[in-house]
Amino acid sequence: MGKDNTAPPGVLERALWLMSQFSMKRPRLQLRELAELSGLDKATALRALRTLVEWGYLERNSDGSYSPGPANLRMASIFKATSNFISRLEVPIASISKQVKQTTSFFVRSNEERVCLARDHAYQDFRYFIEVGGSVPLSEGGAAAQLLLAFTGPDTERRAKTRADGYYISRGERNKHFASIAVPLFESDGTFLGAVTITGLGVELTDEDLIGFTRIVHKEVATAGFLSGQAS
Amino acid sequence: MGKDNTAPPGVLERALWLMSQFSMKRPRLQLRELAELSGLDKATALRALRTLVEWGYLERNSDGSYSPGPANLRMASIFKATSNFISRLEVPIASISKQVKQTTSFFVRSNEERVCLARDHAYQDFRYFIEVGGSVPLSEGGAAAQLLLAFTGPDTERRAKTRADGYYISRGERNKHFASIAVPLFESDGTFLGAVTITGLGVELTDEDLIGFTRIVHKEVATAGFLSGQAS
DNA sequence: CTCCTTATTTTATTGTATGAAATTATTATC
DNA sequence: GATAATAATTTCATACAATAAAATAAGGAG
Repeated sequence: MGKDNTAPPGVLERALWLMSQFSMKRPRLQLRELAELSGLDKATALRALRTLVEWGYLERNSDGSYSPGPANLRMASIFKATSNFISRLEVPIASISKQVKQTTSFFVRSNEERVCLARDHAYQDFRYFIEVGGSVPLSEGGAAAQLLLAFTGPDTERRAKTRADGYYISRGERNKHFASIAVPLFESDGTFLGAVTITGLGVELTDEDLIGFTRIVHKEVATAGFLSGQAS
Repeated sequence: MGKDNTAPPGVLERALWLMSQFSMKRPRLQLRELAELSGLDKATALRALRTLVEWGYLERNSDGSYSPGPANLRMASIFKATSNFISRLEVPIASISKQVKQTTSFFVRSNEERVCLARDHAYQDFRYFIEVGGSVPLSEGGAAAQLLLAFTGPDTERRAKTRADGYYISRGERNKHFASIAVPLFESDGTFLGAVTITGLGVELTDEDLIGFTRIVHKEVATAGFLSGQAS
């Protein structure tokens, strides 16, 4: 579970690598930490950080530490406005969540994290879930992470099975009390997009319940022109 | 007016320069356009775009064009969670907006754009305004843009006056029917942060009304430990 | 004031970024 | 279906920007 300390070559990749060191849990990092985490030389990191700050992708805090800057908001805003799937998925996600009476989300992989692009909390209002835009390292597991890895990670026997099943069920993997099922979502041409995940209280949901939900997912995403289930 | 076609040196800056070509109005750009807009060689742009896509900051659309990617959402989400001013400003902004019965916003400069970091629509619900995260080129003017330029741009006589006044009023500058006043916001140590802007219908608001609002702004932002008004 | 940590600058050296040209893919036109 | 036209991608010798080690400066703690 150790961080991969091998920095990529080239300034650009190194700068993005530096950005990837920030997370909800570590939103503020100082030069020393960034250099350590990334495995980059202090001077090298400093130069990249400076330009990132200059362009607003990071900002320098009064205590000298760095954290994400407002330029990300600008880009995220454009992303939300253009991303074909965010808009196309909103209706199906809401509809699924209403029918299964559980929280439904959509995750994509962004490097070593899963990012939540859409979510409908159904009638429940757990403050437990991460919000749209929130991200969690894939290494922390959970149904969505396993499914994303099955389709985008190096192949293993288990992952082949997940792809063949067309779903992945997790119980208490990330949180003791919850159970989730993750189903792959494909563009109509078969390209893999991400994971649709339904999450609820473990005690209320049997595996059969969860597997039953997949039919609803298939049906609803189809209305927006997506495919889900087994890889073609 | 005309785009500054001069690309900066260095891969990182050039990549960020490419990112800055995207906007709400031009959310999808193809290689050719990006190369033209940025003044970069096609091959050079292509290399940068590839790594940006690889890291999720851009994505490639089915038609081959590029647009902002999900990684921006991840970073924006961390930004929102840590940005000291977003959380500290929420209460004052809401309170101002309630008292003046007009839409109140907070903008920062991010390169050649102004980005909206907070906004309260008061009781009105104009769909007219850009939303939080939305951005507009500074060149398009408006009270917020003029104020941001007065504090962060090259000095002119007019901008010196704006700084001395501690506000900038615009009427119909960006939209015929609206009038706005922008007031600078400073950290308690005097560092400039951005522009607090109050906007309403021009016919309903005299300059005296707008200037009167500044007292309310001063008072409210002070409760959160900020300064506003003339530069110290 | 002194010691320790972290940030920044400097510089000779290394290595990656560059862009013009050639190639391939894609799309439009006849 | 062939041809032209536009856009995307690859190649490669050269130039220029990135590198990292060391030295210096700045900031805190005791």
